[in-house]
Amino acid sequence: MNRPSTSPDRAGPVTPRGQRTRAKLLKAAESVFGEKGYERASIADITRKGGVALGTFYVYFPDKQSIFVEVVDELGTRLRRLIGESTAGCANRMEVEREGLRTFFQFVRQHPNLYRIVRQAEFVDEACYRRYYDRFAKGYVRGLTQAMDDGEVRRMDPEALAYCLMGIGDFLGMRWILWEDNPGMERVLDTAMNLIQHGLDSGAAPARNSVKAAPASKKKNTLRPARRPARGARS
Amino acid sequence: MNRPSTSPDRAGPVTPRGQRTRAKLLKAAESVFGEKGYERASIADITRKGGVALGTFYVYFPDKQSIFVEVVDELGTRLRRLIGESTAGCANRMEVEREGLRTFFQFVRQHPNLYRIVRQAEFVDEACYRRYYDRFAKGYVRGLTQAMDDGEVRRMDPEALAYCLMGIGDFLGMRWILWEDNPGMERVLDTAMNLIQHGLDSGAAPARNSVKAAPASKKKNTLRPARRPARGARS
Amino acid sequence: MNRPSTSPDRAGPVTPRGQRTRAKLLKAAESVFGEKGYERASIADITRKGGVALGTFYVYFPDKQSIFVEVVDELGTRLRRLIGESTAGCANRMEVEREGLRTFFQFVRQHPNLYRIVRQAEFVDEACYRRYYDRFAKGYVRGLTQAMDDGEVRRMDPEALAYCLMGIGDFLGMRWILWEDNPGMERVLDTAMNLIQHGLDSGAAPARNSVKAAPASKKKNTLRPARRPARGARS
Amino acid sequence: MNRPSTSPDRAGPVTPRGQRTRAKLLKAAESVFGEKGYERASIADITRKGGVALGTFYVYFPDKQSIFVEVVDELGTRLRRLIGESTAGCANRMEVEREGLRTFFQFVRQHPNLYRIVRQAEFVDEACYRRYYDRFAKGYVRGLTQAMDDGEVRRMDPEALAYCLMGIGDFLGMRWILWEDNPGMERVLDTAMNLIQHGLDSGAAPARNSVKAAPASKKKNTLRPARRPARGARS
DNA sequence: CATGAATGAGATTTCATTCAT
DNA sequence: AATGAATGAAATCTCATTCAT
Repeated sequence: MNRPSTSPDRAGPVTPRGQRTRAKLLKAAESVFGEKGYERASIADITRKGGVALGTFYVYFPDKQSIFVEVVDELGTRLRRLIGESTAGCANRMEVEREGLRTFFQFVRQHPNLYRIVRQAEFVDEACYRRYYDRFAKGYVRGLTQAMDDGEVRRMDPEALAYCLMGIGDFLGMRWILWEDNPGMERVLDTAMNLIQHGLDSGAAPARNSVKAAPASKKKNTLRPARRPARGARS
Repeated sequence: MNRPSTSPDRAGPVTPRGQRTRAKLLKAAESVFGEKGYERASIADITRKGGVALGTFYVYFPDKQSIFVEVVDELGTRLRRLIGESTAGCANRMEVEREGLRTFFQFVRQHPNLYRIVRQAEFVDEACYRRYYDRFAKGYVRGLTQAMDDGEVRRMDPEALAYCLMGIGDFLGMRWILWEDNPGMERVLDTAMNLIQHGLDSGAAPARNSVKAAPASKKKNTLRPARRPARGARS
Repeated sequence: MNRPSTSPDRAGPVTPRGQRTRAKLLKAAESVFGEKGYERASIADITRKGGVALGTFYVYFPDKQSIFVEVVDELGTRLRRLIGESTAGCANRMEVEREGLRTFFQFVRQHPNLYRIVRQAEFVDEACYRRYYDRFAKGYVRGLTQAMDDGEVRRMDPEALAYCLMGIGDFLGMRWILWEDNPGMERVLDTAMNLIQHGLDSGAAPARNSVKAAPASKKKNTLRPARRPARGARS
Repeated sequence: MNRPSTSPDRAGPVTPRGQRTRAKLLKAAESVFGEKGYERASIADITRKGGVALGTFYVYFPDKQSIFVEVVDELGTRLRRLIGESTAGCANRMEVEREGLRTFFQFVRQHPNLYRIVRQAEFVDEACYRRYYDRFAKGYVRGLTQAMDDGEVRRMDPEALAYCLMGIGDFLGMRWILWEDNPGMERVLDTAMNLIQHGLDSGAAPARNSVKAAPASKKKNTLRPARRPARGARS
């Protein structure tokens, strides 16, 4: 049912005009897939919204699945980059978590299509679907492992933890942004962070750079952001 | 796009023969929807698998959406009942959490279609989709509120907590049962419980195992504290 | 490009109504394929001419190729049967040849689609195409071998001879029936028989039952017609 | 359905570069038409194989049909020329026949596309299709008439004979070269010549190798060509 | 000459649903 | 209750051809 999901049409368009058309299609596809779902979205919907002729679609993508996969991959990349940037300056893991969640929620608010698109991926191209989460998980694992090494987070299976944290973010975003976007979100985020903080915190050593104005633990504080800015990034 | 999702045709067949046919269709539908997804599943697929003629379908269901909604509702009901039963005898909230997760994972293992079906609901009948999680959440809220009242769990927004816990279960089940079912699951469950326990535990009073403030029931009660090295974690 | 050409939809229609519809489609297909050629003929053309809805086609045939193959096979069978019948009573091989040619020409005159259909088969389903000629060849080989055994025809490779004779018939039919159907056909047939007769005739023994009132060669003469009435049949 | 098939754009490219491009397209077209058939072959296939851009096609040919017709005409011309050359030195009609067949078979072996292309012509441009055979027939008629005049071949309708002989060649080539190219071909050719020889031979006079009943002059070969080089030519 | 993007008509195929039996 | 034939709207995909550069 699922093709191996290769990138479509090696070597995209050559002329700038072609580049533009392709981009128009991708943008249109994102919104159409989000609104109608993969199956109910037709190529005609996409080209109509993109303002090009039906046949033009096939100049750039071999089929509906291809453009969908590309949309998903691109969404994931964008989101991961965003979270990476927003957490780059965080002083400790808990801040990374909170900031990451916050950025994620904001992204969802701006892209309500995200959920509908990603969830459809499960049925369109399983590999693409897994890839989406796997890449996030990799970022988490990296960051969490580091935090464990630093003694900031208790030793646990980092990948399991990653999926727990993704699950939390995912479900909260669904319930409080998609279903009922309201200002109460802040309280929900607090609850989540309360859970996460207690759930992760090693409680042993005062985390350097901790919220409680831990004495600037030299290097880590100053070096890490520079050396490993994407430490908390989920990409 | 989605119909209001009223309970369909609640008259139901009268004769036992009719009952049987209807059940055959529901069972077939569950597996077909799980395997091919809602859109790609055809009524013909369902009747074929059910061993009845195409036209027979419309004797029992007014349309494709109806049977799907019924399948989802029924799956949810079954799962909730199962979890309810399996956690009925638990001594405290943490045990409920662990037992609930375990039961859920087992159910997923036995019904790999669960995810694919429930996730499709988002696109077929949004109300049905929310209902599925809402009902779970209600149960959680009830239990968590009780546990907070008992001082067993820190005070937090119980609904937010509910969605966090569902998210954790959902993502772990997806990753370690759907994607890669293996014996390592036990370790994952431990990690999750580690997170949850520290995340929820009030750390204050020894949890009593019954609403009725039952006296510390030996092992369970007495053991946990010992196993809680981070008991003094910053709150 | 070519599928193995299996018969479509095992177990055709059950009801007589279905039988009729299927037959209507086959008949329509024969004429449409003949008129427009396989590629230019559309399913819609066929159903339109058959007087049924477009979708009905797919109740009986999985695709265009299937119905085409069935048309070809059926045409071949009909023609072979006809030739078999018309040559059943022939007194000797030469008569069989002449009678066979005559019947073939007449068939072509009544089914000008034959050529266009069979020739298309080469591109639609090679196996079906070969099968068409192979079956004819088998009949020829049987008859010619017998005639050689009888001493009526010189010893030669019977299959090669079969294809020579088919080629002669095919090309004459094309040139003098398809391209320019005229009464001069009789003269052409004479020329062909002149060639064939001299080309085959053993010249040695007077063929039994020969045109020249050869003396009744006992058994063969009397028995064969009775025992093997389809001796000259090409099926 | 078919256009009158006029020779297309007989201006032709002027620059040598253009000449080359045009030739590349024709060559590519021959193989593409042969492999995929006219309808399934796309202009893009042709330009791709030819190594030029899609638009370039329309610089040299007004449409798909034109290039196809040109391919067919060119194939016919090449083949006729080849046969003409190979039979130029033949001592008598039978030798011409044998040599012609042999050359034809060899050509088919080297151009397995020939059949597929020529047969498609029937559906693309009927005139072109007939022209292909008519031109061959003309050559035959000339040669056969001469042979009849010479008393070498019995008096028969020469055009009918021509089509018989073409049919023989066509079917043998199809069966023993296209379908199953094997060394047994020689035996098949013998059978065919056996048939043809007896079928044509006047049986009266020993065929003299020259029109003028010249006494068996060994090298007649060398003379005749000069005088009537196209005698055996089918063009 | 050459290019490659753009077009849109048209073909095949699927399938939920209806209906007569 | 059950059947299975019939329907036709809709979707995907192809491709000859045009056109601006």
